[in-house]
Amino acid sequence: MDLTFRDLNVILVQRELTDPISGEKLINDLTLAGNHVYMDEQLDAAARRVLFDLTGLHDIFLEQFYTTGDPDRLSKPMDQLWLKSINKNPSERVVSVCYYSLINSINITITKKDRVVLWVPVQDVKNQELAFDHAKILENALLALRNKLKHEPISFELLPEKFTLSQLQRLYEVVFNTEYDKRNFRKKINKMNYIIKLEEKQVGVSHKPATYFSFDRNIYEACKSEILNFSS
Amino acid sequence: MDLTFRDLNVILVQRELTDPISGEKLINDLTLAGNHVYMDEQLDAAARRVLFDLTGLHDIFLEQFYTTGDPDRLSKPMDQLWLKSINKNPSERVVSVCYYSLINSINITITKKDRVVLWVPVQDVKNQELAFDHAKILENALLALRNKLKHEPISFELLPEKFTLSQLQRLYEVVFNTEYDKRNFRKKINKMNYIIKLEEKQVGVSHKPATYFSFDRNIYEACKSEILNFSS
DNA sequence: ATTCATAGTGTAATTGATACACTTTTTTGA
DNA sequence: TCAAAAAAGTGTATCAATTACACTATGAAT
Repeated sequence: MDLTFRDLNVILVQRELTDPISGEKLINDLTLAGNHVYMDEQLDAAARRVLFDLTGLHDIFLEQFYTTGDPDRLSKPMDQLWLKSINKNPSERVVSVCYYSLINSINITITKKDRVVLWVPVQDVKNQELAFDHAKILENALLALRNKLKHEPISFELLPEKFTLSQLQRLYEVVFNTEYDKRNFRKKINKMNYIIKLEEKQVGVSHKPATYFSFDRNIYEACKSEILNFSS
Repeated sequence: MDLTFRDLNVILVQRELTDPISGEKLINDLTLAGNHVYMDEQLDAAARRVLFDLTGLHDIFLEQFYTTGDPDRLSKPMDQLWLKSINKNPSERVVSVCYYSLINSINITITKKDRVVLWVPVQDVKNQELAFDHAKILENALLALRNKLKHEPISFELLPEKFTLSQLQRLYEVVFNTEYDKRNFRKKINKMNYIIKLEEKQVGVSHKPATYFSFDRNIYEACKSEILNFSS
C-alpha cells in the first residue's frame, strides 16, 4: 500500500438535535472536537485525552495555539438551544484552551460512541456550519500551523516513516495553498541534512518509482540547538 | 527631551510576607502582573484592565501567547504559604491566560496602591526570584515576542512617534540580544516603505543630529494585505 | 513496442545577505 | 577659535539564496 498525502483534513463532530415531538431537525451542524478538563488534569493531558478518545492514538504531536473565553461565545440561539438540550447551564462561562494536532489518517478509525465524526478537507469547511466560535478557532489553528511549519519540520507528523519528495512537496503545497517548482523545492530539501535518502524505492507503481526518504529526528534536534546556540 | 531606547524591561510586582509575630520576612520575591478575569469580561479586556491599573494607559498593543493550567503550578511551599496568607484556597485550580504588551516607559508612572512595582531589565531577572511558574511564562513571552518581531514591526510600540534609525536598531539588538551592522541594518529599513523619513532632525544633542523617522501604519497595513493576497 | 505517468536533474539571472572603514556634523571645552 | 569627542551617515565587492525554466529516465500497462 502506498498512500500519498492528498488533503489537509480536520476532524469534525456532528451536532444533531431533533424535536422529540415534531421530529423536526432543530440543529444539524458540526463542532471541533473537545471536552472539559478534569480537575487535577494538565491542559495538554486533556487535549491528548480528547484525541485518544477519538483516534486511539498516543504520543501525538500537539500544540497549544490559542485560548478563547469571550463571555458571549456560546450565545448564538442555536448554541443556547444545544446547551439546554444537553443539560448544561447555557449562561455558564466557558474558556477553551485550543490545541492542534497533526495526525496521519492512514490506519486510523475515528470512533465516538454516540456521535458521527468526520474528516473534512479544511478548504471545504463552511464557516456557518461550525458551532459556537469554532470557525474562528479553526482559522487561528491554520494560521498557527502555517507559521509553525515555516520554521519547524512538523510536517513529518503527517507523513509515513518513509516518504517520497513528491509527497513532502504536496504536503507543503496543501498547507500553504500554493505550488512550488519541483527543482527548487528539492534544492531546499537537499540542504536539510536531517532528511535522509534511503536505498529503498517505491514498488508496484505504474511509473518511474520514487526514492524514499526519512526524517532523522536526532540530526534535526542537533542542528536546531546549534542554531539556538550561535545565530540567535 | 530625547529619550532613546535602552533596555527591554518587564514590570514585576513585589510579593512580601512578614511573620506578624517574629517580624521575620517569610516571603520576598517577585511576580508578573496579573489578576482574575471578571465574570462577563473578555479575556483581552481583563489583560487590558491589569495593564491600565498598573500604568494608566489605554489602547496598548497586547498579544495573547500562552495559557498555563498545570494543576500543581502553585504547589511550591512558598506559593502555598502566600495563597493562605491572602485567604485563597491553596488547592484551587488556577488557569492563567498570558499576554504580553509593549509599552514605552517614557511618561509612565507605575502605580499599585499596596504593592511595590518595578521595571526590571529582562536579562537581570533571576528565575528563582519569580513566584509560581512565572519564570516559565516570562521565557515563553520572550520567545513569542521575538517570533512576532521577526514578522511584524510591532517594535514601533516601544518607540516614540518620531525615532532615529539608531534607536530602532538598538531596539532590535536588545530584543534579539545581538548586534547588527549599521549599514546593513539601514539597507533593510530602506526597503520598508512604511518607515518614513521626516524633515526634522534631533536638536540639542552634542554630536551630529540624527534624522527622525516615523512609522506609517496605513502603508504597513496596505502592504501587509498585499502579501496576504498574493504571495501566501 | 508504444504510451502513460511520474521521477529526477542543471544552469543562468536576479536578488538578498554579509563584511567592512571612512567622512560628516554638531557640541563641548581647552 | 580650534581641537576633540560623539554619533550620524554612506558604498562596494563577495557570496549565498532564490527564481525561472525543459528535458530525460524509468517502469507498468496496453
